[in-house]
Order: sequence, then structure tokens, then C-alpha cells
Amino acid sequence: MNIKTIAKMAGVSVATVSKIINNYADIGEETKQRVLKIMNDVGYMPSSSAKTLATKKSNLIGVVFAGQLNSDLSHPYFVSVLDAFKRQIGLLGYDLLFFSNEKFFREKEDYLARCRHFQVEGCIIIAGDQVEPSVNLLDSSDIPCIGIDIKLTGNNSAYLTSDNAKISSCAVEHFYMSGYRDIGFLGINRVTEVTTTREVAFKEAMNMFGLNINSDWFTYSEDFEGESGYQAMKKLIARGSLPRAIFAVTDLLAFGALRAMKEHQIRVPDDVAIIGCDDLLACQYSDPALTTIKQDKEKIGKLAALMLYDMINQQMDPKVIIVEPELVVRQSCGGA
Amino acid sequence: MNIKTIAKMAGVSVATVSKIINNYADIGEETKQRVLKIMNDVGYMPSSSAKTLATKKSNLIGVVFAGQLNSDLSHPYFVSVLDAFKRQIGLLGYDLLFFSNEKFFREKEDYLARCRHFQVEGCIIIAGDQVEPSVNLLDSSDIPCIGIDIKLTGNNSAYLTSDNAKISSCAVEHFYMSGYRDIGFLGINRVTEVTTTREVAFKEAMNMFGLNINSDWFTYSEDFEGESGYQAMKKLIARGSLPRAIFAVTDLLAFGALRAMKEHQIRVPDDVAIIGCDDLLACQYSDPALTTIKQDKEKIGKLAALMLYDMINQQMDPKVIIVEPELVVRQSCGGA
DNA sequence: CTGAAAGCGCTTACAG
DNA sequence: CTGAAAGCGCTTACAG
Repeated sequence: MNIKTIAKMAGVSVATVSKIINNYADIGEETKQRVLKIMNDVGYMPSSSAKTLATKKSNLIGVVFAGQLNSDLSHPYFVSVLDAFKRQIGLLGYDLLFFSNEKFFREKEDYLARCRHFQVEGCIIIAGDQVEPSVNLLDSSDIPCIGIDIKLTGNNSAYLTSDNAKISSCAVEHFYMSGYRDIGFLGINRVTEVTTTREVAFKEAMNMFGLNINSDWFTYSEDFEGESGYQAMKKLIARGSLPRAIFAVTDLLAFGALRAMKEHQIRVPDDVAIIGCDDLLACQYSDPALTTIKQDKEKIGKLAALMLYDMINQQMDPKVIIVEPELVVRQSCGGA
Repeated sequence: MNIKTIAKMAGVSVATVSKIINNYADIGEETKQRVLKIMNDVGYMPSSSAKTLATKKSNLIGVVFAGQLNSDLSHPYFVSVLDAFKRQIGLLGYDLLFFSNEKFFREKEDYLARCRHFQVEGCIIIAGDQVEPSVNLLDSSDIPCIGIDIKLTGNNSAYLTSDNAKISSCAVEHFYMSGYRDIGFLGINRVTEVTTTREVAFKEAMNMFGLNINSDWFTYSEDFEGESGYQAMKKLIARGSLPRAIFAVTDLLAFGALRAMKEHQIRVPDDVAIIGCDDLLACQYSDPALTTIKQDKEKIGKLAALMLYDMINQQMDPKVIIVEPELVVRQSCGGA
């Protein structure tokens, strides 16, 4: 079923049908209704590829999970952001194309090429670590890109991130105000925009409050999984000296730490208090419920869609938007 | 940059370039290498839409979240399945097209039309509730479809689901063997393949063990969110009489129930034991850690990809595959 | 081993 | 208000 058939059935030209599909004004009302009815009756649907080929517009947004060790659909934080993004960009009429990371044309991991290949109109790039050069290529291309937690610098790029410095200072401040002075840090052994910022800011905040930075109380997990947080916490415990409070750069890591402490009969928050970051769903149900710095996933995803849309359509000047984090007090950080 | 330019640069015909791209055998090695080098140098990438238009193959798999109240990217269980699916289907060379549910051509929610529109080669359909007729249309079309937790009956469809009857009997059996006799049920107020099966099987299992089914101990949440499980549990508590154990059809609901009980100083498992279903990550960190019936998300997602691939390529006879669930014992169900 | 040409299903100036 | 025709960038018999 194609446009030609419809034209024939209606006794009009292909051009006329095309104009009706695309809502051109200069079509007789009677003709329009007649053609519309026929299309409806036979369930005609224009071919996307033909349209894309003719117009260079695909109505598709590419989603790329950047980095060697990308989070894909496995990190609850990014999934939530993406969920909000999908909802909003859907309202604006776009569908989403998830590039598989596994395989591609002649084995090359070339995002820009893939975007051209599918003629996507814009991209959302989700942060990962060890970001490949091909992401930079995409970033600096003419394809509008919106980054989540990844600093994009291209002329047609913008990015969103929580205020990561503030996240750390929030945590330290809350510890301080709750009477904690001996504060440790559970970080991650990978070079990421986000985690690096949080660690630097953590130290600055410690300094600001005149608190001692004790490197014995710093421990690092291998990746973003809860299991790795567990391992990292066990390493810290094994060292013998424990801080009274720990800031974990991510809820997932905090959960792992919680499990390690439970195993070692270390009571939270009585022996060691802990604050995470993200406000994953599971924070409400953990033992104890996790005090955390909330990132507004809903807002970030929605804003990303809106900004990308503007960049695609009105050549809006790309910007960076920093979203405010928020302290959510639960049970894992009492008072010292 | 198109095939014509490459042909001109290499001094060969467009047809020859096309054959090289598609790895035809009947091309001179020298020619081939020369053209390949040029494509590489200029970073040429064939246009997907032109290729699709010419071949009717898009290398795209559509993902549809069925149902009025679909789970989209918000239900951790389906996200995990999808994650595994994406990884495997990516290895097989496909990218994923997520249809936005929000809006479409002339406001119609017609999945089949959308699939034709994009010429997707196959679809994965994720269960939701109040499934629209348009999903049935897609199911009974010639497009290969693989369902997750949704019974597909079309000639080119297959589906995967955990053995939901067994899930319930596992739970009841474990309760029974742990000494519990007064068992309640936390279900969901929506007509879904999965939840209906679990409820029916729950009652059958209760009968099998000669246990009393007390309707006072049945309570239903409005949807799949933890918050709704919380509300449902509060309703049950308000009725005054509590069972000694509860089977929640979903971990998310169980988490909500956990919170409600904590608020009412009901100890788990001392006062009321609970078993969930899914084995979400959060089960490990909840208070207490949740005993659950695990669905093998990894396996289901991977199998779905493999089956869909076979259906697309070798016209494999569609099948239904039932995946075995597995009891995971943690702390929420001790001994009575 | 290589190429000319028709065709895939649309859109878009342009002419009337 | 409507239509003829070129063009988008590929693939694929078919001919040589």
C-alpha cells in the first residue's frame, strides 16, 4: 500500500495525496475529505524511509550510552532520567532510537556515522566512563546533542547535570550539623566528570568546615554496581579504623556499603552514619532507609527533551543547565 | 556524501560500490580495496533510509509497551529484561526503536501501522494492562513478535513468561514448610495475564496444602507502584485481622507493604512474614531483606532476542517458552 | 568482474 | 486548487 495506490483510488495525483498527508492548506476541502477517508479505510500509513529519504527528517532521536563501561539500561538513575525524557520527547512527536553498542557497520564504533546513517535529528548522550573519541566527534558535529552528566562542548550541544559540587557540600554540611566530624568517602575508581567533581567538592567542603581529611577513610569501588560498593566498604573495614560517617557518591554504592556493615555488625547510623546520592526508589526500603542527596531525575529528563527540541527546531543557543540537588533525610544518618 | 560521490572518486559505478558495501563476492580484490580505502578516508556511511527503501529491511526492532497503563521504563523488572534483550539483539546486529506512546500520525495508536511506517523487522511487546486492540492487530500480522509476559497468539508470534503458576505454588510451599498456615495475598486490581495467573495458582496451591482461604486477608493495590502496595497493605491492616504471612505478587508491592507494616510497628517476619516476586535489586537491601521468587530476567531477555532473531531469519516456528522461577530465601520469611 | 538503468515511496518546486 | 516530473540514495536483476 503506497501513496500511488491511494492517489489512483481517489482519482487524484500523488502530489495531492502528499499535500493532504502533510496538511498543506491549498487543497480543496472536498478532495481532502475524500482522500482522508480512503486512507483511513484502507489503513494507509506513509513509509518512513521514503519520507526520510525525501526530506532528510527522520523524527528520530538517537540515544547513546557513552563510554567503554556504559551504564546502558542497568543503572536505575539513568533509566529514570530516560523514562522522563522519553515521555516528554514523545509528546513532541519523536521516537527513540537506541543504538546498540555491540556491533556496527564494519565494526566501527562511530556514533556520528551511525547518526547520519539513520538521519536522527538529535541525540541524547548518557554519561559513562572512558568516553570514546567518537562521542567527541558527535558532540562537535552539526547534530544537536544533549548530554546527561557529560560535559558537551560542541556548537550544537548542551548538557544537563545536577550541581555535583553542591551535592557533596550538602552531604558534608548535613553531617556537620548532625554532629559528625570524622567523615570518610566512598568513591569510584573511574574517571568520570561526575564522580571527580563530587570528590573534589567533598574535600573542599571538608576544608570549609575545618574538618580533617583522613585518607584512611577514603575507599573506592571498581564500578557503579552495588556489589563493588560492598567490596570497597569491606576494604575500608579491613583497615581497622572507621570514620563516624561516610559519604557515598552513589546510592548503589551506599547500599553495598550497608550490606558490608551489616555483615560486620556495624550499626548504621549508630556506629557509622552514611549518606548516598541519587534518591533511588530503594532508598525508602533499605535498612536503614537511606539519607541521600536527591537528583531530580524527572526534571532533568523533561528539561533535556525540551532543550533538545528547541535546539532542533529553533536553533536555540545551547546552554548548560545545572539542576539543584536536594537533601532527603531518612534514617541512615542520625545525630552523633 | 553519497554512494555516487564515492563511485566517482573511485572511478567505478554506483553498482560496484553498492556490491562492495554489501560484501558481494564477484568484485575484483584490487577494486574492492581501493573503494574501501576511499570510503574509509572520507568517512562515508550509507544512508539507512535509502537502503531500507530499496530493500525493505530496516535492521530495526520495535519495542512497544502495551496497555493503557504500560510500564514503560518505570518498572525495574521489565527494564532488566529489556537490558538483556538489547545486549543480545545488539550482538545480532539490530538497533532498537522505542515507539513513543504519546503521540502519532493522526493521533492513532496503531502499532501495526507504526511498524510498517518504520519497516521494523520484528517487535518485542512488553506486557501492560488493558491491552489495546491495536496490539492484537500487530500480534496477528506478518511481523514477527515476541511477547514478554503477554500471551501472543499470532502465526508469527511467540512469547516468554515465567511459570507464574509455579511462582505462586513456590511461595505457598515455602510458607507451608516454614510453618505458616494463615496466609494472605497482596494482589493488584488490574486484569493482567500474569497477576491473574498468580492469583488463581495461589488459591490452588492453598487448596493443595489444605489451607484455608480467608478473603479478609486478600488485598489489592491499584497499580504496580510501591506506593500502591503501601496503600493496599494499610487497608488490610485497617481491617483488624492479620494473616501470619503474605504473598505479594510483585516485589514493588511487597516493599510498599513493608513500609506500611513498619509504620504500624508490625514486625517482619516475627509478626507477619512476606514473600515477593521478581528479585529486584532492592530485595537485598530492604529491611528486612526480601525473600522472593526470582524471575530470571537475564535469561528471559536473552532468549527473547534469540527467538525473535530466529523468527525473523529462519521462519522458526513460534513457540511459547516458560522460564522456571526460583525461590530466593532472605530474611522476610523466617519460621513460624 | 563491472556498469546502465529501473525501482523503492515519498516531497517539492514549478507550471497551469 | 491540482498535477507532471525530478530527485532523495540506495539495490538488484540483467547485460556484457
